Amino acid sequence: MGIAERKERQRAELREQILRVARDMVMREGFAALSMRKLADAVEYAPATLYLHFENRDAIARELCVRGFQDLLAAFEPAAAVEEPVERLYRLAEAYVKFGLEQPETYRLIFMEDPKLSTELFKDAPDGAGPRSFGVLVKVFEDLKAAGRLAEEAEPWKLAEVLWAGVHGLVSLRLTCTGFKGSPADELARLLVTTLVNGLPELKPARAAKKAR
Amino acid sequence: MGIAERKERQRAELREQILRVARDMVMREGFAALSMRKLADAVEYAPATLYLHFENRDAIARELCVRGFQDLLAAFEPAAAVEEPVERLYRLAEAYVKFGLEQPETYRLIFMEDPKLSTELFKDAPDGAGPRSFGVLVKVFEDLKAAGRLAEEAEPWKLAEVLWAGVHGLVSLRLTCTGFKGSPADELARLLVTTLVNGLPELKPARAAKKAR
DNA sequence: AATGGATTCTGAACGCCGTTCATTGTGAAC
DNA sequence: GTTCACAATGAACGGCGTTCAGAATCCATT
Repeated sequence: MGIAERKERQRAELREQILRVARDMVMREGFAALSMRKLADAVEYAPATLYLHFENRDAIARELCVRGFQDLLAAFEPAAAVEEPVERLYRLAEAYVKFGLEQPETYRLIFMEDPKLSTELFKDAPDGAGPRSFGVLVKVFEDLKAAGRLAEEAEPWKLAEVLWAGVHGLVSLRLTCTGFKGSPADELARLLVTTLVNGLPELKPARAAKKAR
Repeated sequence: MGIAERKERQRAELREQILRVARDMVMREGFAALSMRKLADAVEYAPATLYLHFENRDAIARELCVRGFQDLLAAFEPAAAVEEPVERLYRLAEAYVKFGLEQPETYRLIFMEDPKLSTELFKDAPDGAGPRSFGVLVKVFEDLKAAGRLAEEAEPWKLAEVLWAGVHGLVSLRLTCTGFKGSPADELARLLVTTLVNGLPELKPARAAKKAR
């Protein structure tokens, strides 16, 4: 029964092609410029055909969100593999900022558009891409704590939240307040990590870690 | 020649009414839900009439941006008046987060929508609302430095950028990633300031400042 | 090979949107 | 009373997301 399989394959292929073209459009002109009509034109189908593969425009955006997030996760991998926790922090922050600045429209789509587009990244499922990547950040601080380099009261989860907010702030401000001419983002990211790390109450070789950069 | 004045007054009044209604719409349903037609309906004029007072929809948004920013600036005032720099930092961060969470749609409009809407807040003019409010943050670190509580190498401007990115990150992540259930934002804001402050290399009574909260 | 039925696709339409412009109405100035 | 400036409008243009009845295509059955 190879026919049914072929049909299924073709169906999946078209779906994939739609997503590819949509991704290109978003990355080139932003999510707002993604229109079902232009998208249909680009894949050479009638607009109505798109609705056989996606519930609506938001469904396409959600899919792009998920994939964009996977890209972010992939960009994290080398940094996440670093052994030394402090160095890992610097590398993670650097990777995050780099991703955001190099793929601004993807970043906007994931973290700055309608909440509806990114909810499923963080909703419930503890094994979703969102929680997993956030877990990478939490783990850094847990490792620090396990190594006895953090105070007893230190809460890895909260510290991870603060770090995430910091790098997200750096990226998103740069994407929106383009008129504001600030220092280079990667430089600020290092400063953020430095102050954060040196500020952790019981981090013993704080000064050394900073000087290492 | 009171007639010309009356006409001018009425003209300004209508303009103001349009902005009032537009502001309500944005605050209630977000910027995306602000349509020229609904706005015209609400003020009981034809859509075309709006264009006698504003170049286009973006012009209205820009005006709302400026006013929203002034509100933010006003929300800063009590905190900015605090003498002690560290305490001032905590208060400023607290005020910023509070504003963002209480007026989410206004905050989105200013800091998370199209860069075109907020450029004029930060463009060129060093006496604009943007640079002035950022200056409040810079001043905190300058005061710290002047009091000899910061290292020679410390750069107030960059530290202010990091702090701003931090609080902006806290607010904007909460507005967009609603699925992610994190710790209370005000708590994280305090943690951010604490780590930032305690991490400043030569801040003498660092531990004391932290315990003061 | 012909027929029937399921699936894929589309054209046309609906109701929105921002924006423009020729036209109308109104009130002040002469 | 007439003229003139200007506020205000209705109607239109092109674009948008989305829906749906019908056309076209393809496969399995006879």
